[in-house]
Amino acid sequence: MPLTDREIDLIKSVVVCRKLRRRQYFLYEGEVSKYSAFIIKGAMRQYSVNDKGMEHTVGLFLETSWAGNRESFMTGAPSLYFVDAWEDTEALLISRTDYLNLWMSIPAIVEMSRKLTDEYSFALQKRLHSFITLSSEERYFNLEKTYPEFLQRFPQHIIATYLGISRETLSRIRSHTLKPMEHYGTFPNYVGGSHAA
Amino acid sequence: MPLTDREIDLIKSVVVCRKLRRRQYFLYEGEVSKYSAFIIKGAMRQYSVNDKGMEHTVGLFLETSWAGNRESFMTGAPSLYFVDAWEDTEALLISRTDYLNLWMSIPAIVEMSRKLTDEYSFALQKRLHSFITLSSEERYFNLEKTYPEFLQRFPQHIIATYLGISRETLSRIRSHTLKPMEHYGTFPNYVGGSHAA
DNA sequence: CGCGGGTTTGATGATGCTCAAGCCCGGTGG
DNA sequence: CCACCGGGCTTGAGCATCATCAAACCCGCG
Repeated sequence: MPLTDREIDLIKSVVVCRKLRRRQYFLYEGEVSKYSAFIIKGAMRQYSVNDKGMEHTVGLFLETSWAGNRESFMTGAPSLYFVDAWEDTEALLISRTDYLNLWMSIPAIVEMSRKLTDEYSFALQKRLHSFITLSSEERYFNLEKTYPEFLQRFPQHIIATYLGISRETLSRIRSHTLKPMEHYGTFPNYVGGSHAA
Repeated sequence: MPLTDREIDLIKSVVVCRKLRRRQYFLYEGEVSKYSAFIIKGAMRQYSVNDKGMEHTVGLFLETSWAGNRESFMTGAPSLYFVDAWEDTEALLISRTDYLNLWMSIPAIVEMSRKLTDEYSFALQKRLHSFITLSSEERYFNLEKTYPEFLQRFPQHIIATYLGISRETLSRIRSHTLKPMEHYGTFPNYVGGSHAA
């Protein structure tokens, strides 16, 4: 994107690179998000923990995307979610005030930021729609199509909570749809997964 | 919000008031959203229809909120959703190009628009979270607390698809939680709702 | 009176959760 | 080299929740 040298310098002067170790927290529930993180390398997750200790994954983030809690970062409200590094990661951090300053001085930042927010909300919309209209199995296939990288980089039990299902159910969904190839021919009576025409 | 007279005139010059009759479509699936609608009076809904003809409500809108499909409006992509009036409604319409012009000429619009987008995405986030973490019943109570007006203005079968459950299930959820008052005194052993504590 | 939209109720089956084992595999320490 | 451990994945049995189908009900209206 088009930035002048001086703008780039300005950005460099307020951004700081930070390394996070696997499992290291970036933001705690109840804490106010002081920084937003642009991931250079690694994988992060955003999740809530309920009274029974169950984790529910709200967001998964890989390199070249922003992790953190936008709502807390923008409004200053305490975060409802934890954010931590799933893999060892490197990220560029920027504070809210520095962010607002960039906003003032670099027009392209305003535009970029608007686009990001829009795309973020469109993605949310799609994910919400998948919850309203799709079955667990369909949601899984949908994820497989939309973000195949997630399935590579995060373990199944995290993917399960991202899909809003139990790990056992996810395991069964995967095995059902693999079986047809695996024991091809072993069961004479087996006719495949599609009973209901 | 602070606007000069000339800014107000400018806005008035591009906005048009339109009446929609109950059940009248504002936007069809597959169509590009040319206008965004600010509801003055009435109620609108945004929903998808699947291959089996089932409707799934993505959004409900009352007076002083914006209805339409933001994604289609902003990106020019064909809408995945229908938008129609549930009650007779009056709305202020603005076209995308006029909207962008206002954007250019009125700084306060940029700011307002940013806030709206942010709040919209925070609301989406919350609703998504409710789908990941809450049971149907909890989602219903949550809606009752968050948008009680919806329960007044929209019929149950629409609320049901908004919550992602069947109308029958919603009906049962409601009756279960009303019973305690209804047959108050009919069962000698019944001692009221507050056993615990 | 009959009709239509909306809601309720019951019966039944599918789906998915929970609990409890067991498995697989890489890592660590005896 | 093997025994053991922990994290993650799988499998099975039993149960709760929910969708579906079908019927009835309710009520405002022509």
